[in-house]
Amino acid sequence: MSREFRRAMPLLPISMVMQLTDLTARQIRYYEEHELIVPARSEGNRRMFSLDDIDALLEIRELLDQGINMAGIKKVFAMRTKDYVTNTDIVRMSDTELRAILREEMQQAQRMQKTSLRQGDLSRFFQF
DNA sequence: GTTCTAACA
DNA sequence: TGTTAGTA
Repeated sequence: MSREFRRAMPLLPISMVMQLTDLTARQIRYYEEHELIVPARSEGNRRMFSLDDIDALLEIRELLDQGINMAGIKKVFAMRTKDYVTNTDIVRMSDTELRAILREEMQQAQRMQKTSLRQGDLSRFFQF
């Protein structure tokens, strides 16, 4: 059984997750509503969390402690997904394709910074 | 006893 | 986000 498989295995009830992450049940359910996590469900409709879920929740709390709101956290998670896709396909792309994508990424990064300055969402994150 | 959904003096 | 009500 692989390491990744075990990390994705749904094992923990919400009570354990609350202690591990120091988040309230309300918060944990709220983040699920916003699809920041997608815990499995038992037969009785109980949420079953994996270690990957715990990991995501700990990062959410980290961002929360830095004063970043839901909108900001969503953006960070979205960027992470985008980067993952790009890094996975990057080895099979031609140089011209790569250059085009990098140009787009840079432009979007600039738009993100301008947006942050206006909304204050990710200012701390980029400022560091 | 624990967790779920929905709703709000 | 907290909290409470009525369930499963």
